[in-house]
Amino acid sequence: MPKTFFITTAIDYTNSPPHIGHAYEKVLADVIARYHRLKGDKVFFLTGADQHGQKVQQSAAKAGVPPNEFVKGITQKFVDLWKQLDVKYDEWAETTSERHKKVVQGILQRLFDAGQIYKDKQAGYYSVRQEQFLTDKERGADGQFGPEWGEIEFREEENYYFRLSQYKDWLLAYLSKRADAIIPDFRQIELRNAVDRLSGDLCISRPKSRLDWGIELPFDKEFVTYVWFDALTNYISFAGYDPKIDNYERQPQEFRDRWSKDTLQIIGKDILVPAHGIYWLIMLHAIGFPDAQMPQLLVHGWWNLGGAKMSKSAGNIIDPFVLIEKYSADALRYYLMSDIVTGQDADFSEERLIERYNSDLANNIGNLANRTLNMIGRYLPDRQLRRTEALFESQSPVAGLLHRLSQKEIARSVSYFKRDMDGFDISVANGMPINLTLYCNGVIEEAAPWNLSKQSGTESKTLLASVLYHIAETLRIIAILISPVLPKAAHGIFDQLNWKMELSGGEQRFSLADAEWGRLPDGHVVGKPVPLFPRIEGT
RNA sequence: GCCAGGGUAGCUCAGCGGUAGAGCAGGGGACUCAUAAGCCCUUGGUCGGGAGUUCAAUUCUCCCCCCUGGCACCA
Repeated sequence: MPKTFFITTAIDYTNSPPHIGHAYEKVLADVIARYHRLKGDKVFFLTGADQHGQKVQQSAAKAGVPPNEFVKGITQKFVDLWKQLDVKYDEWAETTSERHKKVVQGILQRLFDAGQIYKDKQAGYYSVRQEQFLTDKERGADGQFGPEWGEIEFREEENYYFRLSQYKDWLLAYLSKRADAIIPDFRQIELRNAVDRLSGDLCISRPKSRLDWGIELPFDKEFVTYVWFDALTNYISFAGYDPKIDNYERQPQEFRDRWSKDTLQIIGKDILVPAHGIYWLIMLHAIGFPDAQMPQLLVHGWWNLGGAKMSKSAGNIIDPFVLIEKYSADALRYYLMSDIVTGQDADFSEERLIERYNSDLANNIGNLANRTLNMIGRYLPDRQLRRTEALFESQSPVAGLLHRLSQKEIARSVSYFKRDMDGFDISVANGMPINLTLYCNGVIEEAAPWNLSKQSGTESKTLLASVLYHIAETLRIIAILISPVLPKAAHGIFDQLNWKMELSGGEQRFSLADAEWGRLPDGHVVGKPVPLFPRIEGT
């Protein structure tokens, strides 16, 4: 059953424009999605925008435009960013769409009919200014609610509740059954602890008098559903889920092809508990998903700034558009994928971005491509490669070094790359193509083609051709390995090498199956060098 | 307070029982095909602190300190 690889990200809240954290999550998902395409998997990558809710309603009112217009504007900024960042998704989720609304309402109606949703009365302190009920968490050091909440009043309000707590035992059982439900594993422990303490049901509605920018409850038009059943449902509503069918096995083929236990949902650490780890998994269970079809959650960390959290109020938001403009999409993608350990937090630093770009991309990959193509142009007639392995027979010290670029060693590098990518250790996997450039540079230094070219005799000519073939061939494999993170540069290398689709015989330009030594044919004519990564000078 | 994760070279991290490693940054050198890139050599650490187990601890155990996250609680 080679299913589609289904990958999702959190959908972004259209209350304010995107920052670097949004960019990181989507690039991470995009890189994993591209890696799967590289392996030949069919991929369904879903991302989108969360457009309902109180904060949107408030921000729209503040801006003096209707919510739907406000949402359109912000959503466009996200769409623009993904385009500029080469984030290539297969489906775009917008929670205001009709398609989504139908699924949400269908699910709610089904759960309501089954007695899983009930109406109850809530009483408590309510901030008129913030339009929300206050809990003890909001109390200040003196036990009182601070002035930031404005006028406080005691209120009673009726709402609908989902019987969350009755699923607690199921969730605990599921988590103990599946060790890799959450990645990294310490997050699973955290989640487990949180589930242990779970009590009470989940409020899923807001009276329209308080919030009307949302999806109406199908069984009570005085209410809209509040965040959970709206936002979380996107993961299935845009994947072909039929809300009328309560049995996973009878869901449309299209949906079942996509959704499985291997479905990878990428989220930030702030929304594991309780949103995804508790509410979402329980929701799926409640609407009929078997344990064998529970998705896997990949929880990433945050980019901090000088050790401090990035936040709008602190005024230390990093604007991804500015960085792309300044350094290019590939540069930003590379930095975001290489200077963080998946799951951990990292510190964002523009200096580090420049450092990594210059040393890894400009000085290693870019320069290697440049010098190789330049030497081929200078030293080989008509820019034509000659495939020969004669060097292995040679007594030359170059032979020893060249061994690292042999079929066997390349295969070993590719297998390390796969191992690390499969484990989501993107930054470690990035090290493989960089290592290959180091080997290439070592071989070039040892062989010194500029000296060989001055010598006459067939042996030095053969040696020269062999070295350049090996380097060109390794460069081609480097391009494949960097393609998930650096799609533009990978295309650039392929273009300059003149590597054509016909040569691979595959359907995609980049394929891991092509990352095998010796695919460049004898007599292959390469193109001319064009700098891939111009160095970033000064600051 | 409880549950996790972390504290190793200036920076980012690997190692996790046998007298400390990588990349980058810093210093020096030989070369020239190249984006003054690359290559070679090199400076630099009492592996957070203390105690214990062991022939031997960065690596295991215990205590403590600091950072990060989650949860809870008091005022």
